[in-house]
Amino acid sequence: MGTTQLETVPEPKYWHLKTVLGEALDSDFAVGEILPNERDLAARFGVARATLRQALEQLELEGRLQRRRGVGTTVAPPRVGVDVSTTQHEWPGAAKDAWQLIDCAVAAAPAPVAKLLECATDDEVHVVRRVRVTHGQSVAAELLYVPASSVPELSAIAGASGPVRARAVLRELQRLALDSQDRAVELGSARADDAKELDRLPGAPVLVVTTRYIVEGRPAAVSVATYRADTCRLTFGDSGDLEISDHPEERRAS
Amino acid sequence: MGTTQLETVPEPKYWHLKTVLGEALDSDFAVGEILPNERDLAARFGVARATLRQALEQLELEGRLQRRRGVGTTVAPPRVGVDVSTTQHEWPGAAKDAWQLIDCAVAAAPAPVAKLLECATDDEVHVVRRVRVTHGQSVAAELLYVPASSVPELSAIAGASGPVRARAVLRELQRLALDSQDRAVELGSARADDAKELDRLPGAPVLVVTTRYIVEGRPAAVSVATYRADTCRLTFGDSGDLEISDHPEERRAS
DNA sequence: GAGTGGTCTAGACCACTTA
DNA sequence: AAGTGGTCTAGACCACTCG
Repeated sequence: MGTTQLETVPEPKYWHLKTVLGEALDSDFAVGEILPNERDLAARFGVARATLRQALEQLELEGRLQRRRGVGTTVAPPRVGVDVSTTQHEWPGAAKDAWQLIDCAVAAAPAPVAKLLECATDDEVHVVRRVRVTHGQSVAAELLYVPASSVPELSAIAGASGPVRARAVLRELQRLALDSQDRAVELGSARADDAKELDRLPGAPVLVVTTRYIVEGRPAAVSVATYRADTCRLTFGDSGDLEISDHPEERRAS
Repeated sequence: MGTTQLETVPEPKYWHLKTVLGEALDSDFAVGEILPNERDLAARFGVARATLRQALEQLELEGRLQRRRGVGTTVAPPRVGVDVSTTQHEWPGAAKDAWQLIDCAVAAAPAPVAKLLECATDDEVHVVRRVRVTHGQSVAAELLYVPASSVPELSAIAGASGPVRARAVLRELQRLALDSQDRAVELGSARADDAKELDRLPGAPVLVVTTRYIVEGRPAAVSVATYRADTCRLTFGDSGDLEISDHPEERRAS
């Protein structure tokens, strides 16, 4: 009695639906094309709307579909490759990175961030907000936490606000000698504010990239960047030629 | 008429529920503890079971809960950090990596893989299946695609099967001089076979790590590894000290 | 105002685990 | 056999976009 009684069980409807729809997307639809609405699709497949939606959710999670309230469901373009490699040790804001400064606030470090910074929960940190734009769309929202102690010279211009202040913080950071960084990627769901920046609903799936910048053996800053999981593929260019143009838009099942 | 009419709209019930439950997890529950069942919880919060489930799904996505059919819902341990850094250019199977060989087959390259390998769709490739085990649990399932042309010497032992054959393929690979690799991470959903290896249901969210191994300027192998997104945090140790013990198990809202 | 996707309900039955 | 989470239904109403 092998444990592999493969497929004795009936496949769930939504799973089968997802497969069928996925194949239809490959063969019968072009990128950007609008699908029939959910009520019609459900009727056509003879299932309840909730079941149909379960299949659509999966396909959206996989980056095959894009749904917008009040508009409709469209065939998504292939995921865009976003380079997140640490091109040599580099501070944020250096060189030509595609980040756009939003603003800067001062607050107590949130518990998980404080732990990464190896400082107390109520230590003051500068919080710089940035948004990453690629191919005309916002792909990531970032919060960069910089302990006040990392940029001691900054207090002089404490009066400035918004992007001006954010710029000042980054400028101070770049004066420090960066030892190294460590980094982690995990799945998360967008907080309300991030969701707004990314033009998604709260709870949308995101890839959270946490980066710790080390100076003189101690963490000097922590960045928490949330990338849209539906539209992004994070690339780590260990080799020279990354961002290969594998654009499978003309994928055809034939 | 600013576009930022923040929070005029009522928060969705499931979102509010998720927040409340999340706080309760922080303050009133220990890791591994069993929650009340879904019907009770729904009744207690005065919502339909489907709504309660929407909140639980989010929390499970964020790695805070673990649900098992027939058993119940438990508080999940903090995500385990899994090192996926390319510790210098290294072939799979080299040194002490935590992968476990399952088997090996020969098949035509699937379309997306063929594209990455820059070969034809019907070229024959060896497909090595491996599973990565950490802390006693399976965290990742991998398919390693090796074109027959990359390991020409292998045909001699074509007779072997299963793990033996898999081992032979890896051994041949390690004889090649690895130039570099490029890598991408994206969100996906587990295929049925991967799901079985990972002890999850099909469609479970996974982090897909695609690695391309370059030899003499051309791709010699492609690895597609799917990591459980609920339990894993992928770490890239650019610095010496990775896998920092930031075990936030005693996270308390206080 | 018409049409879309997003939320929510109150049920039902199924597959699985455990005792 | 009892209890759990997983699937599915057939409705309803809401928030949003657009002509």
